[in-house]
Amino acid sequence: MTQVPSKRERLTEAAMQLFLKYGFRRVSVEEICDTSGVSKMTFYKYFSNKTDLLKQLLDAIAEKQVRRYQEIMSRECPYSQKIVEIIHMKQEQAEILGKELFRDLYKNAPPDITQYLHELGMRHFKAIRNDFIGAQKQGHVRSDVNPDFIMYMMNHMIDMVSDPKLLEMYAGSGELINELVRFFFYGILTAGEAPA
Amino acid sequence: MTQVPSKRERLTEAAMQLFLKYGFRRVSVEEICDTSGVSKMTFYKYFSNKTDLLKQLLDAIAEKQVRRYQEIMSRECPYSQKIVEIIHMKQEQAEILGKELFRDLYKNAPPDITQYLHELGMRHFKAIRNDFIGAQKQGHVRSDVNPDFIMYMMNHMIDMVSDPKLLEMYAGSGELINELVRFFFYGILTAGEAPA
DNA sequence: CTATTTTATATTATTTTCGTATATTTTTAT
DNA sequence: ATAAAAATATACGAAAATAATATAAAATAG
Repeated sequence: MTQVPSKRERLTEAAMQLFLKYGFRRVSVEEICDTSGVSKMTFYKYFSNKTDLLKQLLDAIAEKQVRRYQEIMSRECPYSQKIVEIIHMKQEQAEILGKELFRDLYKNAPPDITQYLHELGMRHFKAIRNDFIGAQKQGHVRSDVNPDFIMYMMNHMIDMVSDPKLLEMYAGSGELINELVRFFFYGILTAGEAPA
Repeated sequence: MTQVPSKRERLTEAAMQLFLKYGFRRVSVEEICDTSGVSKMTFYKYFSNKTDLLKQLLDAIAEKQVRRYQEIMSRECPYSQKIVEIIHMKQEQAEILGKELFRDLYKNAPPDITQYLHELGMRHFKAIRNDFIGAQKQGHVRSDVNPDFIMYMMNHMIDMVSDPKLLEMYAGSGELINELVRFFFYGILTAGEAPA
């Protein structure tokens, strides 16, 4: 029984560590193998290429995020408070995932990764959309906001994150994301003095 | 009169910044040009290649170090105290120059850079040798220590810094350097209870 | 305006990286 | 212990990235 980390884990760990430090394109497959002490052949047994490995990494991260999101949404507390929690979660994630890596992925990763990030984000945001509709029905959100307008805004937000002109207005993509999310939620929330 | 930084300065600044972040081999000439906003042709006007630029950077750093060394040695205080100052200086430099970059240069830089580091170190250490002989004459250091033995030890110390077997015993090359320097100076110093 | 410098772009040579094939060693199970 | 399976080391050709230079256009200074 192997109590030590598997080859696969060793590879993903080394990759994550290297990606966080240097970004995606600066790290070669051979380097990942060397630092994890696993042969290149074994690498290609588990991953079809470097991009595939990254996708799996992103999957794992996204899954964690979704789980945490659902945990927060299932709490017994006011909707507005949940929203604040979500925003804080996003903030943390932006910090941990590393201002740099995120930016690097949008700039330097192969095009299919960009699309993949897109899809991951979409899935996540669609879950949020459902919760949004629910909250709308319960009167926590303005009833005259069209859910599809929300979707549209969210798609645009994803695009905005990779817009250089917007990005250069902030210290990092994390700050930009926070700004957008904050605008999005607080801008539509029915506060005490909000419109009917 | 150009009050703005010259193209040359822009290049060296960008290079230093990138080298510190990613190491030598991970940074391309084109990248240095892009981040400094200078064309590649201009780069090759000032530097014959990436290695040459690194050499000039190292020169500048080494010069600063020598100046600081001389400043400390010219103070009016006990020799042993000076030595402690020097050690602290080395420590700082190891921190600033970045554990990483130094290691990276020994591992990943082209062979002539390794030799160049060697030579830079030699020049520095020869200056120390003179000061050492002076201190010996003044009775601050054991008089029965052969200065050439010192030189031999110093050369070996330079080699040791790049010895993987030694390196893996420490968290970084900075720690190893400190250990060696500390051993070197304190091991031969005439303390209160030292041998005749 | 002229001369010099800087840039943009293209191009070739070199180096690095990728992904696979093969033979050999190591591990695992029986 | 031995056979089967898995992992490794090595080598290799193809593809991609980078290096370094050449040339013409653009910008800048005197």
